[in-house]
Amino acid sequence: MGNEHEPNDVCSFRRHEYLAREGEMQDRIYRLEEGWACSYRLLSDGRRQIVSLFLPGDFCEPQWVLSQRVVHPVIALTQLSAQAIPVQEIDRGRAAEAEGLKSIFNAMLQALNRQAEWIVSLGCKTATERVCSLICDIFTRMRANDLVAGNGCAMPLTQYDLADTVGLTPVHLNRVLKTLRARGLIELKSRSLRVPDLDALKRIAAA
Amino acid sequence: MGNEHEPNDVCSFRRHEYLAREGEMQDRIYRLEEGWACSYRLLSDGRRQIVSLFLPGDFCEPQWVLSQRVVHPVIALTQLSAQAIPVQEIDRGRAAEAEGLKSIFNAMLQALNRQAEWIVSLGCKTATERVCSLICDIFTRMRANDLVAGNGCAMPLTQYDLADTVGLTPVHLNRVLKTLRARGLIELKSRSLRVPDLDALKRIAAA
DNA sequence: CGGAAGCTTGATATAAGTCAAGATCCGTGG
DNA sequence: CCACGGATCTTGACTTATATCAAGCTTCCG
Repeated sequence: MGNEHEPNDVCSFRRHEYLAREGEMQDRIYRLEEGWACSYRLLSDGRRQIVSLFLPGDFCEPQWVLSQRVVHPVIALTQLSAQAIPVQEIDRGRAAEAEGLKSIFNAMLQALNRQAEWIVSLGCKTATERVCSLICDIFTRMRANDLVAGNGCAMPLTQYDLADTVGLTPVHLNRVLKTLRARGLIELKSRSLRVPDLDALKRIAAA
Repeated sequence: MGNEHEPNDVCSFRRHEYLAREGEMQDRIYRLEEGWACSYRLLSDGRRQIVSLFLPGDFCEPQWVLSQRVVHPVIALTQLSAQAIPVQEIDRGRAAEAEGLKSIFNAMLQALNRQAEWIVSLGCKTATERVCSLICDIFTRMRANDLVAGNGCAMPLTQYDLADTVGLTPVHLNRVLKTLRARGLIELKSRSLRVPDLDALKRIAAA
């Protein structure tokens, strides 16, 4: 379990540990410091779809400020440390906190727009386009969070995780990665990603 | 164009008319009275994905209260009439309006959750499951908005619209509908939908 | 050092897409 | 009121992208 519940506590979670379970009431949101997390949905026959990814620096899940009910479970995809921020602390109208509320609404909007784009990918893009879209999204977000050095960044997701995000089987995802590597578009090994030419990748991701 | 811009005006739009264009600033949100609308994304080669549907009674788009920038274009799918609500009117802290703000945040949360579920459908469900999921979603929302009589409601979307929502080709969508009709699970003709057994449909939609 | 988790590859199956044509519905102008 | 034409729906034959099944390989942690 994550640590004790104290204001603005730093919690840590082991890989695959729950940050939040479906149906729970969550009276605090997390700000990830190190490590990645995701929310997902499991169908009764075991199919899994990852609904959103949380990278270091991201809020998880901003909408808990509006409703504390957890709709999709959240787990750590890696060893993880996160700051826990009680929602009442945010809700107050104090100036400093108003700033905080603004950034959380902003995170909500971004999540909404990212989800919409993701619907577009899943709804009408090919396997290769989807994979490129996802990599572009991750790379861009990592850069925005100041986590890109040179043209590389961490990428701790397994191919199973990636497959469950882009809606492909692990086998097919692997083949797509293989061709992208062969084309020199990405380097991806030992939990790290390098993108020599982001624009080229964006072009393949389909406008 | 929709009507003049006056507070809480009722606007009307013809089918395929824009309610909002990509990149615009939108200083008012709509509350649909009659008719349906959608937001969508067009890829450069013409592929279209519908990102969300707006039914009578729905707010379109609640997030404009937080950011007025239109990310996805919105068009009328039918002849449409809607109440326009200026966003400043909502933002004020007055008691009556605070109630309004709450219902708009609520609409935002629902949109977020619906989108997440839609990612699940597109990411890991079969064609039949997706179609059933969509029909259940529409029927349930129509019922919540008090627009179901008996077990039927309006359903003015063309099969092209439906196909662009569920991420299938119109041809394949048509075949799926055919088998659902044959199984007695839906009746769908001349812009109207009848669902004799919603639970059966939900079961097929996959938990 | 052993074993599980993760990755890679080949052979084959299948769901959904594409192409093409015809049928039906419906609004509009004569 | 009817006739025409475009939008919408339906169906058939065929193709293709992705899934499935299966096996071997590699990495890395305990």
